[in-house]
Amino acid sequence: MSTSQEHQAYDFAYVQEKWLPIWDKIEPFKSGRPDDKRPKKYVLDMFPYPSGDLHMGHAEAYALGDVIARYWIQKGFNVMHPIGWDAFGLPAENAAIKRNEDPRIWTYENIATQKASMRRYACSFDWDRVFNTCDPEYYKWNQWLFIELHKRGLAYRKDSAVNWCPSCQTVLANEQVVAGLCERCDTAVTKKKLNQWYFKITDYADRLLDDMKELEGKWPDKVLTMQRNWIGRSQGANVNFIIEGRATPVTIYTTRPDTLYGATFMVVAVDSELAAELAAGTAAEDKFKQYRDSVKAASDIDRLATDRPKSGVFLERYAINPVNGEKLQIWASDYVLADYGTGAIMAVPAHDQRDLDFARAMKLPVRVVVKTDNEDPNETGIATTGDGELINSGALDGLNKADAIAAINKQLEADGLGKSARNYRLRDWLVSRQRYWGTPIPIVHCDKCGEVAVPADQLPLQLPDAKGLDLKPKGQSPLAAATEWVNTKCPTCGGAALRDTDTMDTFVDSSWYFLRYPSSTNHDEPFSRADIDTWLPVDQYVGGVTHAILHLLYSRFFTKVLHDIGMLGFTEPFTRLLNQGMVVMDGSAMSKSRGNLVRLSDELENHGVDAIRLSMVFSGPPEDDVDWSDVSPSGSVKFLSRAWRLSGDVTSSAGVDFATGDISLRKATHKALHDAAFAVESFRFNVAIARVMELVNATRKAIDSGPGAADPAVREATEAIAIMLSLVAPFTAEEMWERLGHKPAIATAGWPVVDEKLLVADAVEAVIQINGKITERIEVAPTITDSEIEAQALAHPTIIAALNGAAPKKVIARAPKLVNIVL
RNA sequence: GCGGGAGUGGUGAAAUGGCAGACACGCAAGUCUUAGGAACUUGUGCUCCGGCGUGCGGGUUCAAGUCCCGCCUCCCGCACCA
Repeated sequence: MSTSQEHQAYDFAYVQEKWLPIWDKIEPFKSGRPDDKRPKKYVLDMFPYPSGDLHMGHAEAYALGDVIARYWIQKGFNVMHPIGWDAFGLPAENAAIKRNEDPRIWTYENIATQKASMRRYACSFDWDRVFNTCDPEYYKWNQWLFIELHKRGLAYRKDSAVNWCPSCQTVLANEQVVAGLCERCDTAVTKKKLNQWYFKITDYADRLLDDMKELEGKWPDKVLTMQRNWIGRSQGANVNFIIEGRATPVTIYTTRPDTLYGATFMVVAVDSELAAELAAGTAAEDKFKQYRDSVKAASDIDRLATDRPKSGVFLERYAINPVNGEKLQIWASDYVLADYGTGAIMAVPAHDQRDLDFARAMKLPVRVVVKTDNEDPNETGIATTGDGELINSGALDGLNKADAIAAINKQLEADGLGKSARNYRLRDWLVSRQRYWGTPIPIVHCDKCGEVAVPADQLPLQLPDAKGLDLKPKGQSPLAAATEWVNTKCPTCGGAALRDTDTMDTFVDSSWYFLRYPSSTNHDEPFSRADIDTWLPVDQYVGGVTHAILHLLYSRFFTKVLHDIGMLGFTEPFTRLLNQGMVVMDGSAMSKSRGNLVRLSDELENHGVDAIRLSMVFSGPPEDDVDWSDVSPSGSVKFLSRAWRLSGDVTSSAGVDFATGDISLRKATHKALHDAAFAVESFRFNVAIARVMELVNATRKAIDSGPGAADPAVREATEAIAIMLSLVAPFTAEEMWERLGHKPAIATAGWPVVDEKLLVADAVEAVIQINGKITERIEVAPTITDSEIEAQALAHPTIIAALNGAAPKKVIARAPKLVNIVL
């Protein structure tokens, strides 16, 4: 029978307001008292950028991170689940320019807004460990780390043609150029020759690549593959070519030294110094300069179009092929990159498509030196890049590709003409930025002493006051105008010197922030070794796949550097990684301009925090995108109130002995606890929730048409439901817990211990197949053996009739599930 | 072009090589109601009622959504890296 209490709608708004202040007092998510004996788990969500309030994407990411953190707490772990803000960067600076105020104001306001929203969203963060990367107390350690890298030659300056965003008026790292466009503002990126700071990430290329073995199966394959491709290790050989009229030979890089006899010309990168030098004083000089200028004028976008016709200029110079003495024309072209390999190549048009395209455009010879199954490239215009027997190649004739490479490398090395070499697609990390809102680079430039690091006791080197500074992008750092700040004394000689006016890429801030949380209040060092040894590495990292290369690669690099310095005892920062999908609307990313923006605050207002969290988690696998138009938050509300109503129906008292309860509901409860735990641990949160829903349905039935509300098994089931729900619907769970006669916080109540004996079903249904087709179903004991189930199947009247006297060729028994009779 | 991932009901999705579609959404019918955007019950892959069904075509297996080979489509990443 139903009472009015049962039918009362579940009031999520009331429940939310009721519990927040109580949780503030209890603080269930404080981690890491030193005497804590529980095993540790470090669960980390990627920290947000404070650009306005939280949005639907945050709601998904933090719901997922919360399920994991709350699960491990229930499982008895000492969980650290911290949060902070990635607070330096361009949006704050642009907002500051627009509003004509200090970027600090916008930044800290947004942080306060987001923090309040996170509290309301019931994120299980440890609020004692919060920091913002724009706090001087944090960026002090950016500077300290920069100096440590500088000491070791891992931070250095060089002149180079860098990526330049004409709109942001700043340089960009390679990783921040997406298809030739600035990742931030989508402006076509140009090249500019500048003297800039770099971190020597290329020194770590091999380790970044090889250590990924450790991460296999723990990080998404996609991310590992992306990083491998990004690093782009290639194995080949450097070969020296004598240049007529030049004292020193030119070294080229090739991955196909076996095709050396097929080289018919040489190409140097048009924007390389070598090209300019070779062209100087020749009849081709004017034509070369003209060509070079036209290439410079073209944007990266034009350059990136691979199907565009090849262009180039013959430099009127010749190289000598070291293996056969042939005289080869030297051309300059933009299809050879100045900053990869040696900026010069031997062209083997028969076996490289780009060289072939160039050869055909410039009417240069094509010579086949590898016999493949494919047709002559001279006729087809398609280079034959596969393996085959070497021809027209002197001593290499008759060898296959691998043997020929080995043989020629050996010979080149013996003759001093070359040697095997490796190259990487990865370039050093350009870290200087010509913008205000970032960490000042802690270097003083002294005419006498050169680059001098700011002494540690003078850190943090604080940003000058933004007041009076023009932050508008103008190609030079706004800090340069802060003359009082710029003019300083050399820490070494005491003479007049100038501060470096660039700031650091904000990816520096995020490359080590996860090391700071355990020591967030440490004023003496970026982090203490004791804290690190207690908490690190991160057990579970949760965040978007957008950071697959940039942030994750840089963090891995920093971790290895800090390991080498002796500050860390491990070399990979994130043991496991979960990439959540995006929240989209009607199939496309939400945006104001598209008009499909769903406001998180509206959704929370309409359906409540728990229902939104539940909808996010239940919609599908966490890696998949959530299309909000496919999601039913009202369905979630319905389910939550169904679960909540159970807690009002239970009539047995807290502490009752479950052992005397209805056995079949007890079995359902223990199976749900077992299966949900397994599902959570394998990131199948949607399946975990399905198991809870099944238990809610079973419990409802037990109350209405089973053993009744007073049965202890009903209480056991309802308590289990509340605890499982606490991972995703903390308010509802806490309310249920109270109605069941318990004290807050349910978050730390503990996952009920699963009784293995209750996981065994009384009877299971087995199928009997004939030739793989289901013919009959029988009830069997779960403990039945293969031979017993086979005997039962063969003795079954339906089967005897179906066989009609025929003798089975073979019988496969898989107790207790199936018997397949093969005729 | 290279690399990676994915194709299952009207929809979101389940399924250690062993009953395809769990759990939901939606929809339909019903119960109770002054009422229903509440609650509960039942039904819901297709079907010519024989069967047929996991993008298409092969293969391995007693058994394939799952493993192998070849295609098609879509999504993502990289893209003149020699």
